[in-house]
Amino acid sequence: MTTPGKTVLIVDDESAIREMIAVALEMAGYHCLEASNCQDAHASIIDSKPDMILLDWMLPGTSGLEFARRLKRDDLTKEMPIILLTAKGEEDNKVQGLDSGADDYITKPFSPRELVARLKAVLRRATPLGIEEAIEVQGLVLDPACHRVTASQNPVDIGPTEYRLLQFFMTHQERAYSRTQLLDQVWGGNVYVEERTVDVHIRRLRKALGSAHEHLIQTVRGTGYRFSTKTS
Amino acid sequence: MTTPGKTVLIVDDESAIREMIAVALEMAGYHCLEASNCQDAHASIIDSKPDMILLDWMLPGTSGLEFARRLKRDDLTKEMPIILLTAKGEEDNKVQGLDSGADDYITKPFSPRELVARLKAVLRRATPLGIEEAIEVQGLVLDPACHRVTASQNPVDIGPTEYRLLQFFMTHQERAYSRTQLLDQVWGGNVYVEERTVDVHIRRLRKALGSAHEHLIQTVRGTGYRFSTKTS
DNA sequence: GATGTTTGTTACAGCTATGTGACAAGAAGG
DNA sequence: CCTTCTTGTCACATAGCTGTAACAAACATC
Repeated sequence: MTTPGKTVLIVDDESAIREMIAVALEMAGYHCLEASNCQDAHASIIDSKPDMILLDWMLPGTSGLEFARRLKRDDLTKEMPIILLTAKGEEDNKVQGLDSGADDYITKPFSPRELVARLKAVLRRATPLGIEEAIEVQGLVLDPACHRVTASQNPVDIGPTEYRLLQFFMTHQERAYSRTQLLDQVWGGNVYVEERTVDVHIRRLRKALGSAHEHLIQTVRGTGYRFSTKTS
Repeated sequence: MTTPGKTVLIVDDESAIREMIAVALEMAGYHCLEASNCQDAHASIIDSKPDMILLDWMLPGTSGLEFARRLKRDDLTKEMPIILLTAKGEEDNKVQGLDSGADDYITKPFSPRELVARLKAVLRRATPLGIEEAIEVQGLVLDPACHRVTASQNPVDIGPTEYRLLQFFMTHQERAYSRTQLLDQVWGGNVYVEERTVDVHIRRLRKALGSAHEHLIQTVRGTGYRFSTKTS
């Protein structure tokens, strides 16, 4: 596994929870910082510039929600991905949480697998590859900055999932991926979706790319799919 | 789907639950064993060496949690993946459950889809992938990562069986193998196929490799075939 | 060279993996 | 509330792979 040692700041008042999360993340190859309140958390953020923040909803003093809002308002910390931890899966929380600018939220209790999966997904979204660098392959251009795809100058109209799928393929060319791997990488690992769903999205993507470019996405029979300029 | 018939041991005191899970898993292509208590479970583990264990949290006698801990302490069963089933999603349970070394846990009630998905995820993680290094012989390259074969730069188009056959040969060069041995190694031992089928696939592989490389696969009359750079 | 045995080659029927269109449920946005 | 877009799933169509048989060619033995 190529897990770059990303740093994650865990903010929770219960040390037992912090510990549990830290252990899970460290097993997955992340480096962890801990804070029990917003003051410490803020100091830690300024000081160590973590790659992302895990923030408990309920905190003594300033609530996690309020803290998240504040971080998203500050230019210095605006870009920092935040995952909110909520105690119960109440709809209100969800709405407010996303409103506050958090990138994702997880309902306690959660499994370490789920945590790591969503954390990966958020980190991936936050750092596509080069931050604003367009990728071009044989007249097919994917521009993350504009969130737009063009095939031989013509705009390609695709949904979010197809976009992420194409982005993954263009940043991972030449190699074959199984449906399961694609579900992990593009959908985010913690979703339970039929494998054949991948086929459908591949189909939609190919169709959108048109006959001039659809051959870039190749079927590897019995295995999965591959993005490649080399024709077989 | 080519689900390799993995064996799953289901440990739960309620036979109705066991049954339900077994049905779900068997529909997904898994083979199931059942046990209603830890004693039976342990016997079954020693006896049948299942690929993974689904363990109920609450069990009469030894609790599932305690049992999981014991299994993770024993070298013999240490590597066996365990998924804990918990009746209620209480935080305490989760913390303890993960402490016990379980690889994941699922909170009842759960959907069969979720069960199968998480089971797959755990099994995938437990099964390390094979070698991912490209092999090259006289301009013939087999790249497992890309799942692709090239002969003098040109992509070679072959089916899954020919691919596996070539992979076997390139990792076992210079030695002659009988048709039976090849069936065991490439087809997978427990299939009944005519020996002459090997000949047909050899033929297909040679044809796909083209005249420049087909001589690498040599016929050993009265014995079988051999992959060798030395001309006989 | 005749004969029996082993291997090469081809065609084909059945099957499995993948392609494809349609649909219902949900999310987004008026 | 309605409209529009997206998404996951299904059912069916299709294409490609697989195993087998049948025959041809090569080889061995005498």
